[in-house]
Amino acid sequence: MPLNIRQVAKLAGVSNATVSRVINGSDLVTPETTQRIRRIIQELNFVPNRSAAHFKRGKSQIYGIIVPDLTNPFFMEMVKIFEELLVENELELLVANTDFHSSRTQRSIHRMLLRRVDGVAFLCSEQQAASLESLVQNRIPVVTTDHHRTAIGISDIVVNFRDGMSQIVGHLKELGHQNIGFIGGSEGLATSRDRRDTFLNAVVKFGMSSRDRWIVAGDYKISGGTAGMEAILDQDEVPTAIVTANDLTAIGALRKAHEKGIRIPEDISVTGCDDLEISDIVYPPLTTLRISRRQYAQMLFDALQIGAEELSQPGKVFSLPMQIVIRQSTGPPRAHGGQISLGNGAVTATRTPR
Amino acid sequence: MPLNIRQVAKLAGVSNATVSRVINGSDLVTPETTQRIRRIIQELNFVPNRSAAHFKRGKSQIYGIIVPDLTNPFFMEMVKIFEELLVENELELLVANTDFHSSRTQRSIHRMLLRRVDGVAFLCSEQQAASLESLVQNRIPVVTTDHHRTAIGISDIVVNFRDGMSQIVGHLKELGHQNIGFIGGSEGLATSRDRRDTFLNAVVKFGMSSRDRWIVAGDYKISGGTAGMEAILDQDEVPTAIVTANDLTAIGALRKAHEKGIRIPEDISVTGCDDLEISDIVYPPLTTLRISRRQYAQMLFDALQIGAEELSQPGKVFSLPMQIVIRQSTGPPRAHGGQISLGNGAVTATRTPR
DNA sequence: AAAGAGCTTGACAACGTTTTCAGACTGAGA
DNA sequence: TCTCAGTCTGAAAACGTTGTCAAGCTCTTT
Repeated sequence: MPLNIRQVAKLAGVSNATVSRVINGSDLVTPETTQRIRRIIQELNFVPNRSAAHFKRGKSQIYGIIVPDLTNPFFMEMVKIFEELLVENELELLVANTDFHSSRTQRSIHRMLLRRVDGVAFLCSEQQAASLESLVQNRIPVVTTDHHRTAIGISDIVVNFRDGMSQIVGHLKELGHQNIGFIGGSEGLATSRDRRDTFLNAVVKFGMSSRDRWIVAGDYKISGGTAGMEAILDQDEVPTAIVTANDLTAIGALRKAHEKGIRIPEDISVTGCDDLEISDIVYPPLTTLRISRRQYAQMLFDALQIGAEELSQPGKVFSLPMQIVIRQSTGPPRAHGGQISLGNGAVTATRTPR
Repeated sequence: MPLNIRQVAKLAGVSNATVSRVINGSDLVTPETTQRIRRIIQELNFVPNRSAAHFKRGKSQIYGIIVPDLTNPFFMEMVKIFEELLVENELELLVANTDFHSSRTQRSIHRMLLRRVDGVAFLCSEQQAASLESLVQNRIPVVTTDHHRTAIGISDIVVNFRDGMSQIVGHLKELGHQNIGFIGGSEGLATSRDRRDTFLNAVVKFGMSSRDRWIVAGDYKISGGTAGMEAILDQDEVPTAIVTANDLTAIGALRKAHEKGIRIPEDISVTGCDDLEISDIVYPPLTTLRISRRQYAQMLFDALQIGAEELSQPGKVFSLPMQIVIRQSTGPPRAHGGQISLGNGAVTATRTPR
């Protein structure tokens, strides 16, 4: 039912080619003709069918973003900023959420392929490299995050978690902590294992100590934080500080601590990672690691702006800095050996013999 | 560079029509032929170009959602659930965020038009009816939220805020409160004024009282809550309970209270609206009004599934219930006339003479 | 054996644009 | 006056798919 370019052309007494040129701002058309056609378009309320145009051009002007958890404010903000970046460039955004399910991930990738998007930002750290390659085979640029590997046409943005962990663990060391626990992400994800190992390296590097039973997995959500905190607090001895894989986890840990009557940071210090807006709102405000979302999104966008030649070459790796933000969830440890009284009994916070 | 249906057809020794039929699961094709073509598609890694198909069919199979603030967990969850609904139906989602800017809203609507989406869920309550009509003129169904008006082809989902307010104010009344303040949304938005009036009506209905100076505007964000709380606390007399327009505002209020050393709910009760996930996590957990996001999203989706005939008729209005969730941010008021000591001076909580 | 029904397939014209190529002007230079 | 370059415009062929229509089969049925 909507008008098409040919009808506009007929009314204007020109050919559709001329109308097309006006729409696309070509300078080949006389100013007078341009004016006249513009006016007619206005009068008719004509809106060109951009999908037809992009179909013809073979470029959809649509980008896709695939995230594991839209509910996580971090990814939501990434989506938001990425969208802003695209709108500035007259581009459109298709959003896919996988909820950490690999089948949904596969399907999301396939959907992007079906739509022939012009690029895919893949923010799931799970290794689905095989499916991603199907995108590249179809000449669609891909950028991943924290995959720590690149392939033909696939670039990778890695956050410098090693440096971040140094800042966090260093900060705890300065405060006088010696025994640190860790609540990570889901054990199945490569990033989770990676972050845990990075944490352990930092602990060793600073001459501090941890224990196997203080290292627990989570799920990058609040629930993982509460469960992880509970698991750690159930031990006979508990660490004086707990580092977590992201802010949601830390918030969950805070909540469980509050429930058990444990004071943060007086009894135990807790740190997060991401610096969400709410992390400054929760009680106590979180000490965490900040990643610039704008910089991150810009890197994603830039990495997707590659030409046909580059698409046949190995992707590049970009590194994103992290910056510690010190708030009130960290503080000096209790005097060694002090008792933390819990609702369910007493737990001793001790120094672990080396 | 990617293959097209004709090349597949040639390799299979059939016509492109047959391949098309196989792709679309038509039962007109012999099982053997279907198998053969399927195998070839598999071998070639052929992915049909769905945009071409949708262009041809005149249906994009893409829906658009326009939200005012992607950063707000409420909208974020709505986007998430809406996306799930669409994926189940093999549909795609285009996301637009307006940040409450009317120019960005206009542009978002126009973008949807350019793309010829199959429907638009417009979650901004600002009255942009004029632009929305341009969608309908182009045969694109639209559903709005809380516009309290429908137009040809535009349905509206309204949350039953009146009932919600009754529950909230009634709850406060039961606790013994008499003087209530209100922190709303941005004054420029129709919903904000609407919610404020609904609040005032409930106050009158329950025979309670408020004051002009206890009724302040916010911005539906945390910042508006902190500012609004500050404005109210700056008064000579403060209410014993504060109702807010959404959870983020309430969280901002909580934060400001905490900063000023005011205890919630001992000194002042605070209520929110939305029941965000974090609302159960903040301290103290918020008493708030719950809206079922799933039901909401489903309503949006259903409202968009209308035929050509209905598109020429006035849209329908759907009502969404709200349910009070009582947590720890509300409690009985202080004994009347009790002093609340603030960092910046003393403020009396009194009963307002009727 | 002819006719008809039912099933499977192919040819071809769309869909609304962009883009190439050539044609029609104009004005300047020879 | 003729030619040539330079502007502007139009005709027509794509792009990859779907869907209509007709045609070719194979069975029945008469």
